[in-house]
Amino acid sequence: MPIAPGRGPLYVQVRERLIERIAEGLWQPGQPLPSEIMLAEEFGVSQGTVRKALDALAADNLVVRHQGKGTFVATHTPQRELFHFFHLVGQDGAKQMPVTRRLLSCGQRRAERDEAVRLGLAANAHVIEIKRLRDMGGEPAILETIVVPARLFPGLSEIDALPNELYHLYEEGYGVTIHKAVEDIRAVAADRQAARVLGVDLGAPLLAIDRLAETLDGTPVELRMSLCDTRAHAYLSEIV
Amino acid sequence: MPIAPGRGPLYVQVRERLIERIAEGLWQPGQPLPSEIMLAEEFGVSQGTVRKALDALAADNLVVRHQGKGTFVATHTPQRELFHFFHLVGQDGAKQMPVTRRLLSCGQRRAERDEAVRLGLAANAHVIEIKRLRDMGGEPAILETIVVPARLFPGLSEIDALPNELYHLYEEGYGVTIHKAVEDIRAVAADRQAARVLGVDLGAPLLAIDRLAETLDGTPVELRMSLCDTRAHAYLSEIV
DNA sequence: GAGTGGTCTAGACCACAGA
DNA sequence: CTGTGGTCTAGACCACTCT
Repeated sequence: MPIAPGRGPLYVQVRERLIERIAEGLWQPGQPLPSEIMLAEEFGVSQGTVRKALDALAADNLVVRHQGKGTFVATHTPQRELFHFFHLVGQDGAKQMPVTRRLLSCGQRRAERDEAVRLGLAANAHVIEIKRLRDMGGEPAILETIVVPARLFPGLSEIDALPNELYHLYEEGYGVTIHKAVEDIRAVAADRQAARVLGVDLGAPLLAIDRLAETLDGTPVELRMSLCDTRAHAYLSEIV
Repeated sequence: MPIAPGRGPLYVQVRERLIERIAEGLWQPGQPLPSEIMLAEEFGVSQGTVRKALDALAADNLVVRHQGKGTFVATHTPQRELFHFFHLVGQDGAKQMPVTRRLLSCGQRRAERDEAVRLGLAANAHVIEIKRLRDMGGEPAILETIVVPARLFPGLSEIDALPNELYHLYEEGYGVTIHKAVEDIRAVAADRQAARVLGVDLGAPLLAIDRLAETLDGTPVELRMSLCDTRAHAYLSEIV
């Protein structure tokens, strides 16, 4: 389908059409897009215009380009998840992979009111809640509570061995690709459960990271509250 | 000076040459760069190559481009400072300008050992320390301690009325442009001074934001520790 | 060798700002 | 009207991957 004139710059329109197709799953994560020449023919624009659209998608981490091979829809590798979506670092500033020490609970329940609102669900919709304790450098450091809509992840609560990095599982097992997230960070006092599992005093200061993650089309799909002991680690934010 | 061949892509070399000139102050903040055509002639490349270099600089917030007017070295307006370097938001997610309620102290002293290391100073170099209490929405919310090398900011400690946004003053008054910053975020317990001025209990959880800010050439020039009451506000981190 | 993305050029035309 | 950046094209050549 060639692109109609008069709706703003061509490369922006091409970019939007490509985003639509990726969002609707026409090209799956890890799969190649058609070549620049093919896309240029299809849209009735020059190769340079397609290139500009694809470069913009690459800058937004939507696709990955490989010289000599092609352009591929971005996937959630553990590396990408660690460097892009995980921000706790040790004293030396180096990132470490957080390791699940213990699965505290995992099951289905009704959504709380604010959960339903933030996830865009009906008031009494079912959600799956996963609670787990994660280590950093061999010591317990993060108490993590994850809430997702049950409808999007059938059977998730029955999986015995949840992987360390859930976003890869979301993508491979359920066709849900996390694209962006917003984190609200606060300091809170440790409650009884947090104090017990993290090995800190009741009322000790903890970092509370409240994340809402969305797919490419803006649908919110995951709530994640992380309570972190920041005596040995810190949340790193780079402002460029 | 035309660009020599064989050192990688031309537009990268052009970009680096332009960064050098901006860093050394050849073009001051707010001033226009030569036009694309002029730069292309000088470097002996095509206009398209210069354009690609300038677009990259614009993406890094180093220059601002205005159709019909020209390309200008980026400046620190209060807006930019608020949206780019300040991350506390209210319950509704809206940013508010923090207002200085009280200047607690301001003076010169010797650098602590870790301050000297992080700022790249000699062990006994002089630094200026500014301590102030800032409001968010009319309530005290941030206890801020700023440490800068005295050599770079002569007379800063004698200014009566420090502005709300220091980075604009650094740029205008001292020719120091902050370009990037790294923030380490932790949860800490309120000490006596913090508890008193912020109006919280002794030991209450506070967010501690430890910022090291650098100029374009990578010289560290400011240490800033912010202790924040996050009962009414949160640190916002967007992951795209 | 064929196909891919990466770089570079030259030129046309458009949109906008300012004298 | 001139000069600026913004868009779009067509084509050349390079670097890389795979067969």
